Amino acid sequence: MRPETQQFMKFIETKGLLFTTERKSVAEEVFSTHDHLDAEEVLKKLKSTGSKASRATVYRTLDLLVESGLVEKIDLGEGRSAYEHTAGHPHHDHLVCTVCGEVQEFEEPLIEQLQEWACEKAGFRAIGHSLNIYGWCAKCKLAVKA
Amino acid sequence: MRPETQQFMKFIETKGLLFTTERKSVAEEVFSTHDHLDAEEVLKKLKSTGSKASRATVYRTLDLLVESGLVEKIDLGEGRSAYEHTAGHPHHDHLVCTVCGEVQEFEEPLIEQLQEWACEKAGFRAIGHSLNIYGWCAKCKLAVKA
DNA sequence: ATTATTATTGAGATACATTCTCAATGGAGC
DNA sequence: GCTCCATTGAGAATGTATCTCAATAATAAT
Repeated sequence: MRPETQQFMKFIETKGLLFTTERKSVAEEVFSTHDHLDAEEVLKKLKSTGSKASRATVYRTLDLLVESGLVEKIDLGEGRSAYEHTAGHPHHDHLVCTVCGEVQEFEEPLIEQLQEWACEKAGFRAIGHSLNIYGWCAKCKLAVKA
Repeated sequence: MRPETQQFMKFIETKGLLFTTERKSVAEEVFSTHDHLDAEEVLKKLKSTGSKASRATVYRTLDLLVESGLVEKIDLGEGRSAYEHTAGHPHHDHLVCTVCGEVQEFEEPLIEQLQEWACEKAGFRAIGHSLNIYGWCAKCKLAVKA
Protein backbone atom coordinates (compact mmCIF):
# COMPACT_ATOMS: atom_id res chain seq x y z
CA MET A 1 0.00 0.00 0.00
CA ARG A 2 1.40 3.34 -1.06
CA PRO A 3 2.19 5.93 1.63
CA GLU A 4 -0.44 8.28 0.15
CA THR A 5 -3.02 5.53 0.42
CA GLN A 6 -2.03 5.14 4.08
CA GLN A 7 -2.70 8.84 4.58
CA PHE A 8 -6.04 8.48 2.87
CA MET A 9 -6.88 5.56 5.14
CA LYS A 10 -6.11 7.71 8.16
CA PHE A 11 -8.35 10.45 6.75
CA ILE A 12 -11.20 8.01 6.14
CA GLU A 13 -10.96 6.52 9.62
CA THR A 14 -10.68 9.89 11.32
CA LYS A 15 -13.92 10.82 9.60
CA GLY A 16 -15.52 7.72 11.10
CA LEU A 17 -15.92 6.07 7.71
CA LEU A 18 -14.87 2.61 6.61
CA PHE A 19 -11.74 2.00 4.61
CA THR A 20 -13.18 -0.50 2.16
CA THR A 21 -11.48 -2.47 -0.59
CA GLU A 22 -13.19 -0.30 -3.19
CA ARG A 23 -11.97 2.94 -1.64
CA LYS A 24 -8.51 1.49 -1.34
CA SER A 25 -8.34 0.41 -4.97
CA VAL A 26 -9.53 3.78 -6.28
CA ALA A 27 -6.91 5.53 -4.16
CA GLU A 28 -4.11 3.21 -5.27
CA GLU A 29 -5.09 3.79 -8.88
CA VAL A 30 -5.01 7.57 -8.52
CA PHE A 31 -1.71 7.52 -6.65
CA SER A 32 -0.13 5.16 -9.18
CA THR A 33 0.58 7.91 -11.72
CA HIS A 34 1.35 11.59 -11.94
CA ASP A 35 -0.82 11.94 -15.01
CA HIS A 36 -4.12 13.75 -15.05
CA LEU A 37 -6.81 11.10 -14.86
CA ASP A 38 -10.48 11.57 -15.42
CA ALA A 39 -13.07 9.51 -13.59
CA GLU A 40 -13.81 7.35 -16.59
CA GLU A 41 -10.15 6.45 -17.00
CA VAL A 42 -9.92 5.45 -13.37
CA LEU A 43 -12.99 3.27 -13.83
CA LYS A 44 -11.55 1.62 -16.93
CA LYS A 45 -8.21 0.92 -15.28
CA LEU A 46 -9.94 -0.59 -12.27
CA LYS A 47 -12.07 -2.81 -14.47
CA SER A 48 -8.95 -4.07 -16.26
CA THR A 49 -7.26 -4.97 -12.97
CA GLY A 50 -10.20 -7.02 -11.83
CA SER A 51 -11.66 -4.59 -9.33
CA LYS A 52 -15.45 -4.52 -9.38
CA ALA A 53 -15.78 -0.92 -8.19
CA SER A 54 -18.70 0.78 -9.91
CA ARG A 55 -18.84 4.17 -11.55
CA ALA A 56 -20.77 5.59 -8.60
CA THR A 57 -18.12 4.41 -6.16
CA VAL A 58 -15.34 5.83 -8.29
CA TYR A 59 -16.97 9.26 -8.30
CA ARG A 60 -17.76 9.07 -4.60
CA THR A 61 -14.24 8.05 -3.70
CA LEU A 62 -12.69 10.72 -5.90
CA ASP A 63 -14.75 13.27 -3.98
CA LEU A 64 -13.40 11.89 -0.73
CA LEU A 65 -9.85 12.04 -2.05
CA VAL A 66 -10.36 15.69 -2.94
CA GLU A 67 -11.85 16.35 0.48
CA SER A 68 -8.79 14.77 2.08
CA GLY A 69 -6.59 17.27 0.29
CA LEU A 70 -4.44 14.51 -1.21
CA VAL A 71 -5.96 14.94 -4.64
CA GLU A 72 -6.91 17.99 -6.64
CA LYS A 73 -9.80 18.14 -9.05
CA ILE A 74 -9.02 20.27 -12.06
CA ASP A 75 -11.62 21.69 -14.36
CA LEU A 76 -10.38 21.40 -17.93
CA GLY A 77 -13.27 23.33 -19.43
CA GLU A 78 -16.21 22.17 -21.53
CA GLY A 79 -17.38 19.96 -18.72
CA ARG A 80 -14.23 17.88 -18.62
CA SER A 81 -12.44 17.44 -15.35
CA ALA A 82 -9.46 15.48 -14.19
CA TYR A 83 -7.80 14.46 -10.96
CA GLU A 84 -4.19 14.52 -9.93
CA HIS A 85 -2.54 13.89 -6.61
CA THR A 86 -0.96 16.83 -4.90
CA ALA A 87 1.86 15.19 -2.91
CA GLY A 88 5.05 17.05 -3.72
CA HIS A 89 3.29 19.18 -6.31
CA PRO A 90 3.12 22.89 -5.74
CA HIS A 91 0.04 24.57 -7.15
CA HIS A 92 0.15 24.98 -10.90
CA ASP A 93 -2.06 25.82 -13.83
CA HIS A 94 -2.65 23.99 -17.09
CA LEU A 95 -1.94 24.20 -20.79
CA VAL A 96 -4.59 22.15 -22.55
CA CYS A 97 -3.86 21.10 -26.11
CA THR A 98 -7.05 21.31 -28.15
CA VAL A 99 -5.59 19.03 -30.79
CA CYS A 100 -4.29 16.00 -28.90
CA GLY A 101 -5.93 16.66 -25.54
CA GLU A 102 -2.67 16.55 -23.64
CA VAL A 103 -2.44 18.56 -20.45
CA GLN A 104 0.81 20.22 -19.45
CA GLU A 105 1.47 22.06 -16.24
CA PHE A 106 3.01 25.43 -15.67
CA GLU A 107 3.85 27.40 -12.58
CA GLU A 108 3.79 31.13 -12.14
CA PRO A 109 3.74 32.24 -8.51
CA LEU A 110 3.26 35.86 -9.50
CA ILE A 111 -0.04 35.01 -11.18
CA GLU A 112 -1.27 33.56 -7.90
CA GLN A 113 -0.24 36.74 -6.14
CA LEU A 114 -2.04 38.93 -8.66
CA GLN A 115 -5.17 36.84 -8.28
CA GLU A 116 -5.15 37.40 -4.54
CA TRP A 117 -4.91 41.13 -5.08
CA ALA A 118 -7.77 41.08 -7.53
CA CYS A 119 -9.92 39.29 -4.95
CA GLU A 120 -9.04 41.76 -2.23
CA LYS A 121 -9.92 44.66 -4.48
CA ALA A 122 -13.34 43.13 -5.21
CA GLY A 123 -14.09 42.08 -1.65
CA PHE A 124 -14.18 38.50 -2.86
CA ARG A 125 -13.23 35.53 -0.71
CA ALA A 126 -11.58 32.99 -2.98
CA ILE A 127 -12.00 29.28 -2.35
CA GLY A 128 -10.43 27.93 -5.50
CA HIS A 129 -9.53 28.90 -8.98
CA SER A 130 -8.77 27.43 -12.34
CA LEU A 131 -6.59 28.83 -15.06
CA ASN A 132 -6.41 26.98 -18.33
CA ILE A 133 -4.76 28.07 -21.52
CA TYR A 134 -6.11 26.35 -24.61
CA GLY A 135 -4.15 25.98 -27.78
CA TRP A 136 -1.59 23.87 -29.59
CA CYS A 137 1.14 22.06 -27.72
CA ALA A 138 4.66 22.09 -29.14
CA LYS A 139 4.23 18.61 -30.63
CA CYS A 140 0.99 19.41 -32.47
CA LYS A 141 2.36 22.73 -33.70
CA LEU A 142 5.19 20.86 -35.41
CA ALA A 143 2.89 18.17 -36.77
CA VAL A 144 0.82 20.79 -38.57
CA LYS A 145 3.81 22.56 -40.05
CA ALA A 146 5.24 19.32 -41.35
CA MET B 1 -31.40 47.10 -35.16
CA ARG B 2 -28.37 47.59 -32.94
CA PRO B 3 -25.05 48.52 -34.52
CA GLU B 4 -23.53 45.24 -33.28
CA THR B 5 -26.32 43.34 -34.97
CA GLN B 6 -25.50 45.23 -38.17
CA GLN B 7 -21.92 44.05 -37.88
CA PHE B 8 -23.11 40.53 -37.32
CA MET B 9 -25.28 40.79 -40.42
CA LYS B 10 -22.27 41.85 -42.43
CA PHE B 11 -20.31 38.90 -41.06
CA ILE B 12 -23.09 36.47 -41.93
CA GLU B 13 -23.46 37.81 -45.44
CA THR B 14 -19.73 37.87 -46.07
CA LYS B 15 -19.69 34.21 -45.15
CA GLY B 16 -22.38 33.63 -47.77
CA LEU B 17 -24.99 32.68 -45.20
CA LEU B 18 -28.49 34.03 -44.78
CA PHE B 19 -29.32 36.65 -42.21
CA THR B 20 -32.57 35.11 -41.00
CA THR B 21 -35.09 36.43 -38.50
CA GLU B 22 -33.97 33.78 -36.03
CA ARG B 23 -30.32 34.76 -36.28
CA LYS B 24 -31.26 38.38 -35.96
CA SER B 25 -33.34 37.87 -32.84
CA VAL B 26 -30.66 35.82 -31.10
CA ALA B 27 -28.09 38.51 -31.86
CA GLU B 28 -30.34 41.33 -30.66
CA GLU B 29 -30.96 39.44 -27.44
CA VAL B 30 -27.26 38.92 -26.77
CA PHE B 31 -26.41 42.52 -27.56
CA SER B 32 -29.26 43.85 -25.41
CA THR B 33 -27.36 43.43 -22.16
CA HIS B 34 -23.84 43.44 -20.77
CA ASP B 35 -24.67 40.59 -18.45
CA HIS B 36 -23.31 37.11 -18.85
CA LEU B 37 -26.02 35.08 -20.51
CA ASP B 38 -26.13 31.34 -20.91
CA ALA B 39 -27.78 29.68 -23.88
CA GLU B 40 -30.82 28.65 -21.88
CA GLU B 41 -31.42 32.21 -20.71
CA VAL B 42 -31.25 33.47 -24.25
CA LEU B 43 -33.78 30.83 -25.27
CA LYS B 44 -36.12 31.74 -22.42
CA LYS B 45 -35.95 35.45 -23.21
CA LEU B 46 -36.66 34.79 -26.86
CA LYS B 47 -39.64 32.62 -26.00
CA SER B 48 -41.05 35.38 -23.80
CA THR B 49 -40.75 37.95 -26.59
CA GLY B 50 -42.66 35.76 -29.00
CA SER B 51 -39.75 34.53 -31.07
CA LYS B 52 -40.08 30.90 -32.04
CA ALA B 53 -36.35 30.24 -32.31
CA SER B 54 -35.52 26.74 -31.11
CA ARG B 55 -32.83 25.61 -28.76
CA ALA B 56 -30.78 24.21 -31.65
CA THR B 57 -30.88 27.53 -33.45
CA VAL B 58 -29.89 29.44 -30.34
CA TYR B 59 -26.83 27.25 -29.89
CA ARG B 60 -25.96 27.40 -33.57
CA THR B 61 -26.29 31.18 -33.68
CA LEU B 62 -24.26 31.66 -30.52
CA ASP B 63 -21.47 29.71 -32.20
CA LEU B 64 -21.67 32.02 -35.19
CA LEU B 65 -21.56 35.05 -32.94
CA VAL B 66 -18.42 33.70 -31.29
CA GLU B 67 -16.92 33.00 -34.70
CA SER B 68 -17.62 36.57 -35.72
CA GLY B 69 -15.58 37.80 -32.79
CA LEU B 70 -18.42 39.97 -31.54
CA VAL B 71 -19.21 37.64 -28.68
CA GLU B 72 -17.02 35.72 -26.30
CA LYS B 73 -17.89 32.36 -24.85
CA ILE B 74 -16.72 32.01 -21.28
CA ASP B 75 -16.33 28.73 -19.52
CA LEU B 76 -17.56 29.10 -15.97
CA GLY B 77 -16.50 25.63 -14.90
CA GLU B 78 -18.50 22.54 -14.06
CA GLY B 79 -19.92 22.48 -17.54
CA ARG B 80 -21.52 25.89 -17.31
CA SER B 81 -20.75 28.45 -19.95
CA ALA B 82 -21.94 31.92 -20.73
CA TYR B 83 -21.78 34.45 -23.52
CA GLU B 84 -21.03 38.15 -23.42
CA HIS B 85 -20.46 40.62 -26.16
CA THR B 86 -17.01 42.02 -26.52
CA ALA B 87 -17.69 45.46 -27.97
CA GLY B 88 -15.92 48.02 -25.82
CA HIS B 89 -14.84 45.34 -23.36
CA PRO B 90 -11.16 44.68 -22.91
CA HIS B 91 -10.33 41.10 -22.05
CA HIS B 92 -11.06 40.23 -18.47
CA ASP B 93 -11.36 37.26 -16.17
CA HIS B 94 -14.11 36.19 -13.82
CA LEU B 95 -14.96 35.90 -10.17
CA VAL B 96 -17.70 33.30 -9.86
CA CYS B 97 -19.70 33.28 -6.64
CA THR B 98 -20.43 29.70 -5.66
CA VAL B 99 -23.25 30.82 -3.38
CA CYS B 100 -25.43 33.08 -5.53
CA GLY B 101 -23.95 32.23 -8.91
CA GLU B 102 -23.16 35.85 -9.76
CA VAL B 103 -20.28 36.49 -12.10
CA GLN B 104 -18.08 39.57 -11.64
CA GLU B 105 -15.31 40.65 -13.92
CA PHE B 106 -11.80 41.71 -13.11
CA GLU B 107 -8.92 42.91 -15.20
CA GLU B 108 -5.25 42.31 -14.65
CA PRO B 109 -3.11 43.01 -17.69
CA LEU B 110 -0.02 41.68 -15.97
CA ILE B 111 -1.63 38.26 -15.63
CA GLU B 112 -2.15 38.19 -19.39
CA GLN B 113 1.48 39.07 -19.88
CA LEU B 114 2.64 36.32 -17.54
CA GLN B 115 0.47 33.81 -19.36
CA GLU B 116 2.10 34.70 -22.64
CA TRP B 117 5.51 34.15 -21.14
CA ALA B 118 4.46 30.80 -19.73
CA CYS B 119 3.32 29.75 -23.21
CA GLU B 120 6.54 30.85 -24.82
CA LYS B 121 8.55 28.93 -22.28
CA ALA B 122 6.55 25.77 -23.02
CA GLY B 123 6.54 26.18 -26.80
CA PHE B 124 2.78 26.38 -26.61
CA ARG B 125 0.68 28.39 -29.06
CA ALA B 126 -2.27 29.81 -27.12
CA ILE B 127 -5.64 30.22 -28.78
CA GLY B 128 -7.70 31.13 -25.76
CA HIS B 129 -7.71 30.91 -22.04
CA SER B 130 -10.00 31.02 -19.11
CA LEU B 131 -9.29 32.15 -15.59
CA ASN B 132 -12.01 31.79 -13.03
CA ILE B 133 -11.77 32.35 -9.32
CA TYR B 134 -14.48 30.59 -7.33
CA GLY B 135 -15.59 31.72 -3.91
CA TRP B 136 -17.91 34.06 -2.04
CA CYS B 137 -18.79 37.44 -3.44
CA ALA B 138 -18.85 40.45 -1.11
CA LYS B 139 -22.64 40.28 -0.77
CA CYS B 140 -22.76 36.61 0.19
CA LYS B 141 -19.84 37.02 2.60
CA LEU B 142 -21.87 39.63 4.50
CA ALA B 143 -25.06 37.58 4.37
CA VAL B 144 -23.36 34.68 6.11
CA LYS B 145 -21.83 36.84 8.82
CA ALA B 146 -25.19 38.46 9.60
C1' DA C 1 -23.51 -15.98 18.69
C1' DT C 2 -27.69 -13.69 17.16
C1' DT C 3 -29.81 -9.69 16.19
C1' DA C 4 -30.20 -4.81 15.34
C1' DT C 5 -28.13 -0.81 13.36
C1' DT C 6 -25.71 1.62 10.17
C1' DA C 7 -22.48 2.37 6.25
C1' DT C 8 -21.43 1.17 1.68
C1' DT C 9 -22.20 -0.48 -2.65
C1' DG C 10 -23.89 -1.43 -7.63
C1' DA C 11 -27.15 -1.08 -11.24
C1' DG C 12 -29.73 1.60 -13.36
C1' DA C 13 -32.52 5.85 -13.44
C1' DT C 14 -32.06 10.61 -13.74
C1' DA C 15 -30.28 15.18 -14.61
C1' DC C 16 -28.15 18.51 -17.39
C1' DA C 17 -25.98 21.04 -21.17
C1' DT C 18 -25.03 20.33 -25.61
C1' DT C 19 -24.93 18.30 -30.22
C1' DC C 20 -26.86 15.59 -33.86
C1' DT C 21 -30.39 13.82 -37.22
C1' DC C 22 -33.43 14.49 -40.56
C1' DA C 23 -37.67 15.70 -42.52
C1' DA C 24 -40.09 20.05 -43.31
C1' DT C 25 -39.73 24.91 -44.34
C1' DG C 26 -38.76 28.84 -46.87
C1' DG C 27 -35.84 32.22 -49.37
C1' DA C 28 -32.98 33.20 -53.66
C1' DG C 29 -32.53 33.01 -58.27
C1' DC C 30 -34.01 31.20 -62.64
C1' DG D 1 -44.06 28.98 -60.40
C1' DC D 2 -40.20 25.78 -59.90
C1' DT D 3 -35.76 24.23 -58.30
C1' DC D 4 -32.16 24.30 -55.17
C1' DC D 5 -30.03 24.56 -51.06
C1' DA D 6 -29.55 26.82 -46.52
C1' DT D 7 -31.96 26.84 -42.41
C1' DT D 8 -34.91 25.34 -39.07
C1' DG D 9 -37.42 22.66 -35.21
C1' DA D 10 -38.54 18.56 -32.66
C1' DG D 11 -36.79 15.21 -30.59
C1' DA D 12 -33.16 11.64 -30.29
C1' DA D 13 -28.54 10.99 -28.86
C1' DT D 14 -24.32 12.13 -26.33
C1' DG D 15 -21.29 12.57 -22.38
C1' DT D 16 -20.51 13.59 -17.69
C1' DA D 17 -22.06 13.39 -13.33
C1' DT D 18 -25.41 12.57 -9.61
C1' DC D 19 -29.24 10.25 -7.40
C1' DT D 20 -32.26 6.29 -5.82
C1' DC D 21 -32.87 2.34 -3.54
C1' DA D 22 -32.67 -2.37 -2.56
C1' DA D 23 -28.95 -5.62 -1.41
C1' DT D 24 -24.82 -6.30 1.08
C1' DA D 25 -21.27 -5.90 4.48
C1' DA D 26 -19.43 -4.17 8.60
C1' DT D 27 -20.12 -2.76 13.44
C1' DA D 28 -22.42 -2.61 17.81
C1' DA D 29 -25.66 -4.36 21.19
C1' DT D 30 -27.68 -7.94 23.72
